[in-house]
Amino acid sequence: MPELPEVETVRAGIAEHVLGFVIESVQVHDARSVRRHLGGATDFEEALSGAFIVDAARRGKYLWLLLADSARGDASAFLALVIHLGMSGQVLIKEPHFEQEKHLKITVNLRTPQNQQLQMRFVDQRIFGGMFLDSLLPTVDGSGTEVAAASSSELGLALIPQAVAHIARDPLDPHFSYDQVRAKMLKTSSGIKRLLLDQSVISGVGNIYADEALWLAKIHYKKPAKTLTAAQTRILLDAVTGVMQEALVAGGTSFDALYVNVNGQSGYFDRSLNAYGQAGKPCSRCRKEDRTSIIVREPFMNRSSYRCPHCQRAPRGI
DNA sequence: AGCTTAACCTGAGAGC
DNA sequence: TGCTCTCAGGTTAAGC
Repeated sequence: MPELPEVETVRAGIAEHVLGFVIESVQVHDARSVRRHLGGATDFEEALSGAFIVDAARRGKYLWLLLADSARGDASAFLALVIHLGMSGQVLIKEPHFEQEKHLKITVNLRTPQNQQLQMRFVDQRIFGGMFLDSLLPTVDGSGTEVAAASSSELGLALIPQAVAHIARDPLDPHFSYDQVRAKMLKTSSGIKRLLLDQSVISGVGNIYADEALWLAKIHYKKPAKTLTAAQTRILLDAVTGVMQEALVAGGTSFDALYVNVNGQSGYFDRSLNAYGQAGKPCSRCRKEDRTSIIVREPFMNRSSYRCPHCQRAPRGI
C-alpha cells in the first residue's frame, strides 16, 4: 500500500536509473492502466515515443517523469508522464530479456546514453493505479508566488502536472505550510483523520501513517479537527512527518509483497508499526507504563482504523 | 458548497 | 474440494 515514503523510494530509484534516457516505444498491455488520457492507450503509446527523460518529481503519492522532446531540454516543450501506484502498483527497471511479470500493464522501452536497451515496467494487480501524459503548470509557494527554478535540476520543483495541481504539498516538501493545514482544519466540521487522508489538505498520508501519527499524538481519529489546540496540531503534524521520514529511511512499508521498490525489493518498516494492523496486541506505550490495553480495530470510511483505547480516548458525544 | 458514500479492481483467506 | 463472502484502500464521481 504505497504512501508517500514508498512513492518517494520509487521516485528516487527512477531518478537514479533512467535520467537522460530516451523513450523508444511504449506498449500498453491493459488499457485500464492508462488513466484520463485523451485519445486513450494508442495515443498514449505514440505520444511518448522519442521523448527524453530529464527529471523525476513527486508531490504526495503522485510521481511524474519530466519529459522533453529533445535532449536540449526546451522548457516550453516539457510534458509529464504521471504515475500513480494506487494500491498495488510497482515500477520495475529491467533488461528486456527478463521474464514478464504476471500483472504487467505497461512497458516503456528505453535507450540509454550508452545505446543499451532497458525497460521501465508498470506492474499493477488491482489496477487502482495508472499512468497518463499531462501538461505542466508553474507551481506556487504558500503565499501564491511562483516557484522559480534556479537551475535545470530544480525544474521538477517549479513545474507541476495540471491533474496534480489540486494536491496539497506534502510534509517533506520544502514549501509545506503548517499554517495552511491549520487554517483548513479550523474551517471544517470533519474529524481529524478524515482531514489527514484528504490529499487537498495535506498529501501523502494514507491509512497506515494516519493511524501511526494519531497514536503517537494520542488523538482519537474522530476528534473534530477544529477542536485540536495549536499545540496538538503541531505534535500531530510533527508525528506525520516523523513516521514518514522513518519509513523513508527504512525503504517504505510493505505488508503483502504487493509493494516493492524500483528494484523489486520490499520495504521492512512494518515491523515497527505501533497501531496499524495491531488489533489484539498490547499497546507498547501502555506496556512501558505497566498498564495493559489492547489495540482495537474499528470500521471507518469503508476501511479500518486502529487505536489504543487508553491513549486515544473517544471525544465526548462520539 | 460542504460533506459523505459508492464504485473501481483482484487475490488471499475464512467459513461452510 | 469448491463455492461464497469479506477484506485490503487511493481516488473521484455522484449523491445528499
